[in-house]
Amino acid sequence: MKLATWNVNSLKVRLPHLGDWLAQVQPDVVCLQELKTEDAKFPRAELQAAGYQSAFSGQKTYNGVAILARAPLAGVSTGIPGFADEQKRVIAATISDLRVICVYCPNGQAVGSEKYDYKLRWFAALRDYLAAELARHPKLAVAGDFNVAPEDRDVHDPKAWEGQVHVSEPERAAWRALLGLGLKDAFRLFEQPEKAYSWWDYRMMAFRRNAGLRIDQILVSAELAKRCTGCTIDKAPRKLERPSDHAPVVAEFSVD
DNA sequence: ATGGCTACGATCCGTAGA
Repeated sequence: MKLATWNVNSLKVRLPHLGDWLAQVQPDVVCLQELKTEDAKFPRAELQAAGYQSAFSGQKTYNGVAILARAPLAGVSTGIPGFADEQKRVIAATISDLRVICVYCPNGQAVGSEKYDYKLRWFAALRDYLAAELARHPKLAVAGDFNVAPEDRDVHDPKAWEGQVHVSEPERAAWRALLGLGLKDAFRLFEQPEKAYSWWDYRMMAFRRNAGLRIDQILVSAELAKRCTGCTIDKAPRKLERPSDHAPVVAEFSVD
């Protein structure tokens, strides 16, 4: 079973890339972020033709999340219960006995800004939500764009980034609090190449210089971690014409 | 040197991303 996450940075623009990638990689479940699309314009029929059911929560211009799956999606819920938010950043669904939560965590803009405070409050609400979901669903995955590079090895130039948004200590503590619930970072369950990143700035030829951050992750419950057989970042779509600035992350699981 | 792309929705620039 293959589960993937990809911040597509506009589903409308990236739909051709997504279609090709689904056909090539054949993931069973895909979490998408930054759809930047209203629900009325979600390409449900095109994805169905590609073999995927979809659950989505979108809005115009900003944010927007979706879960695609080859098998039926049940128990769909959107947002974080009890956390009032206009921004469409969370969607959850159950596929067979697997609970999948797709997240587009806030960017935070700059340390000390209003958006940074919102990011930290949002992470605290996410933690409480995940604690409740974990109690109900032993096989749980949280996949998405966390907008946090958890350790210095997830940052191309830790000195230049020191104290900045995405790596600041309060953000990293908020991210680690999710691991404190018993979740594991699937990528770090395995030997990985040095300098492995999932996002590269469009500017300054950052991708060519591999000047990136690893901010897209798949967190798995203990039950799921036992069954995880690999986790990789697929840089191929980032090399295409007009790419998303994020690469997909793919985790594989043995099914029983 | 604080820019540099890209997407969007509004117009031909401002906001946001990370």
